[in-house]
Amino acid sequence: MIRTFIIEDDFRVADIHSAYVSKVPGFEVIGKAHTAAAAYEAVLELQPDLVLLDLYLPDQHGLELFAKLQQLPRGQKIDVFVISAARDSASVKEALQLGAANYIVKPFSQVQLADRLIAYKEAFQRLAEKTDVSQADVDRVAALMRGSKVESMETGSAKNPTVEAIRTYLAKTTDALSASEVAEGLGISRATAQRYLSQMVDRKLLHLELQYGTAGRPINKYRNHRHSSI
Amino acid sequence: MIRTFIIEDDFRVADIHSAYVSKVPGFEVIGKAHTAAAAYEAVLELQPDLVLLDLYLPDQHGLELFAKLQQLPRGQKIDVFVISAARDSASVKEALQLGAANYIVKPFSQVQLADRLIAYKEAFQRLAEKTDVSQADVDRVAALMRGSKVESMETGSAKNPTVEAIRTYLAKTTDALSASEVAEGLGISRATAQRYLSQMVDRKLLHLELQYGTAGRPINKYRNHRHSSI
DNA sequence: CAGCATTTTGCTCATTGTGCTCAGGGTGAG
DNA sequence: CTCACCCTGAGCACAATGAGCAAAATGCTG
Repeated sequence: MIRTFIIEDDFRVADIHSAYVSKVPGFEVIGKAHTAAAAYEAVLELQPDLVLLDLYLPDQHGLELFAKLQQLPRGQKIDVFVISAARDSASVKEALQLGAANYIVKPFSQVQLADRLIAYKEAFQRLAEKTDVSQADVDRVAALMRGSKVESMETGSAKNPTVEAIRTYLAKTTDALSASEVAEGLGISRATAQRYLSQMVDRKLLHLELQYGTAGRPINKYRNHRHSSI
Repeated sequence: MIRTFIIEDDFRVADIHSAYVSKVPGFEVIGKAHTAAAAYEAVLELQPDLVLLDLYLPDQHGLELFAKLQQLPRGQKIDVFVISAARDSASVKEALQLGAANYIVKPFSQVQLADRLIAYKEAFQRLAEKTDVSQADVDRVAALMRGSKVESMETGSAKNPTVEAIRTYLAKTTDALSASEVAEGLGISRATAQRYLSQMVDRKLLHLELQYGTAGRPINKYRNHRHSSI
């Protein structure tokens, strides 16, 4: 059971979140606190595995409390889901820098929370099963922790010979090329070219621009980034 | 420039990593250290934005140094890429829990490092541009930081490139623009522009105002929500 | 105030390209 | 030899677009 502690100033909201967490298999709520001071004491005493932390607390900013929790000894580390209505980028950045396992923007549904709790739990279960962790494993775990789709940056990387061929082909021209043009040039199918070109855009290896002008879907055109020299 | 500090016990490997980083636009290497003690002193003095941290150091485990760095005051936070041959899941878990912006398994290529550095840089640039961060934004940034595909778990959040182009186009001006003006500016049809502009108003992404003055229907004019006047 | 001309919007439908699934083949490990 | 996994291509569903038209909204005139 992942023992979960809830830190939220509003009693009713705390109850709602508690009910949400209790419904997720494998998670149990072991306590709640409504101020930073009370939360800190309780966390020291109860040693939860996971904390849901609201940033707005009456006696201290949630990020200050988070920083304090991060200073506990290594064996006592607690995972923290930041739960906040704060939508300024500085809060998000600082929470991630402090190591938030997730940052959930209020309001959210029970399903949304459950999805992320389950993803988080599975991430570490999967990691714990491995003795020889690869880069793809790391990325998968990190992605699951952060609420991303699992695919790693390593797939579609330059190691794949088809990706390399596409990259090379596009490097030869300053024009943007369509998937069909790349496919024809390399002798591969349009679907394969499209698959990889799309992945390479996702990985910021290529720049996508659309060619409009006719009925029907616009043509995706792919172009090298200007600075990909070495 | 993102000022980067390299912590690596092996001199030659430190030089290789330094050369890798120097090749990435927007990044500069401001120093290197080969022990935890020297690293800590240097980091306090130089105040880098980013640290590449190898876990095997002769005088202290890299994660202990990392934990120390995390205890710096909030205004002095440094992002840390953990770079390690350690493939045990405990190291990975602890590094992520401490807030590692990335965990890169040795050995890796220059391209792999460059991809992740660029993704990391863009993640925060993108975040910094936003004043009203959504859950999808958070997930996107966290994903980019952690080496994942950019798509968020939040369904339906994948970007429509035409919507994005419209948003970007409108962001460039303080004027309200009509559908025809947007269409002409982007090289898309008036109907397509109208369709999306209307949706964006519905989704509160844009503000609608009507321009009267002639016979015929009034012109819908669309404006960004940003309150750019002080 | 009604009617009309004008202008723009909103919507439908045909078209076109993308994204995705599935089957087949190849390769490597056991 | 078998099985699992990955890559690829074929093909299909559907997403996205533009053309064009009906209708809505406005201002002007009688």
